[in-house]
Amino acid sequence: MITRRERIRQMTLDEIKVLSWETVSKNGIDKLTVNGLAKQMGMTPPGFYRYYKSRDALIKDLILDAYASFRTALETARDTCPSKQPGIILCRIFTAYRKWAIDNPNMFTLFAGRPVYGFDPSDDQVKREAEKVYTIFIDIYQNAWEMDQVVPPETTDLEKISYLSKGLSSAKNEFGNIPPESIRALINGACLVHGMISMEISGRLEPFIQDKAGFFDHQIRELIHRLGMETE
Amino acid sequence: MITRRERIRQMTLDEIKVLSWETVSKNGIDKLTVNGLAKQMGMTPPGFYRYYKSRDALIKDLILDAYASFRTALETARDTCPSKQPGIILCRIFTAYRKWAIDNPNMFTLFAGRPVYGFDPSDDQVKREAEKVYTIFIDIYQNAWEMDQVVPPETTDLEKISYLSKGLSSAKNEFGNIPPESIRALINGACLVHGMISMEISGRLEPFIQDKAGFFDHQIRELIHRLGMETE
DNA sequence: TCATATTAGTTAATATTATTAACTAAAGTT
DNA sequence: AACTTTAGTTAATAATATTAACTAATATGA
Repeated sequence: MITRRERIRQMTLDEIKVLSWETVSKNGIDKLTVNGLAKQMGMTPPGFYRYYKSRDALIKDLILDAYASFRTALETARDTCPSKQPGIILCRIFTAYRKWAIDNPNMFTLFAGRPVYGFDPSDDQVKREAEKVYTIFIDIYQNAWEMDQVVPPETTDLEKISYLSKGLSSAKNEFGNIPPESIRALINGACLVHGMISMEISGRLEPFIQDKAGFFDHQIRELIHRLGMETE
Repeated sequence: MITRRERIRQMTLDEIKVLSWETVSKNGIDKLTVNGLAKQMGMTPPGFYRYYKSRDALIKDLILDAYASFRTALETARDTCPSKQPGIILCRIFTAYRKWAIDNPNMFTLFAGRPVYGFDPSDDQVKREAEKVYTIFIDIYQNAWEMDQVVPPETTDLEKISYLSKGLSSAKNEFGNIPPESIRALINGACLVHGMISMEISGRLEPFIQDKAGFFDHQIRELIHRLGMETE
């Protein structure tokens, strides 16, 4: 049974989250202070510690929230896709990926960039969130592969891709039975997408690319073709 | 003429740089404090302000140094390359790129990741440093192109790459007369390389890639082939 | 309903940050 | 020898996170 106190407590916790998210979104993580937050809430700074052990604990929570929000955006793009073609679904997901990052650059860099001091990216909860995101992409490819909707990649000399973690390089690995060359291409694609978005957010595409959305769209289509899928 | 005072002052400035670099390399930018630095130098905190207007001014200087050190590493790789083949040179440069970043992850994220608070990436000095780095890659490709050492890229429908900044999309642009499709491929490659290194540094390749150097090497060779060059 | 326990907040205090102002003493200049 | 510049000092301010000790309201069990 949920008591009145618990309800109010939850509202306060929510308020902290909402205000923190606003501050970080608008002004970046460095502007998120316990003092400022408490003032916004009409309370004295030590009151905050009834709700979080420390500022770092709040930041960790925020990062997990951001991760979840990001993942939900990808899942929604996937689940609302009118087509069932894997290439088209992937294209939509990548577009949602970029949109979320561009709409929430400060939140994106929070979990995808240089780790915030006091935040441990090897934390189990964080790892689990990251895994859920990978899974989205891998599942699509894996399904497509098993339903023969992918043009198999050129099988490179297996010697060359011995850099994959053990378990991934075997014929029947934890990602089903897609070949190592596919895994390689998927990871390569993940790096490309991450790189494009990081470069855009940090302003390094500015001098060269006029229409970033158009650029991104072209690159992911090329990528998806390279992965052996159609985009229309 | 250089006076004794100027000499000593320069030594102090150097000491600040060396100690700061050490601290940032070892513990990250957040651990670089004026107080800590002054203590290491056996001086009281306000003494620092005889040498830098503020902590942020020091950080900006550090970032410019890091940029320059990074660029020098790339230039050295280029200039000491025994071969004159552009693909082989590029391969060496990319390898030096990764090596510098992996050896100096904290410095790398300082100028290549989420901007440090109080640091303005649109600053002219910073832009100039960034440009010098771009130039290294563009020059190699441009030279190779003009000496017919590149397999010309498939000329994609020009409509598709109208996202390039004006001036870059014209046939004879500021990068010589390399076609827009080449510029597209170069930027795409820059994003891929940046993405791979960011992912490695932030530990996100860990679950999948056992031998990161091997992975990187394979990917940049594929990239260079896609750019129309040979790697051996 | 009353006594007790829990909880959400307070005020007061500490230690650390960056930074400014005012001063001192040494070094360099005329 | 007198004056100026410079490198440092001490003292002070404002902001940070956080802890300890206290208070007052809320919830619970007898």
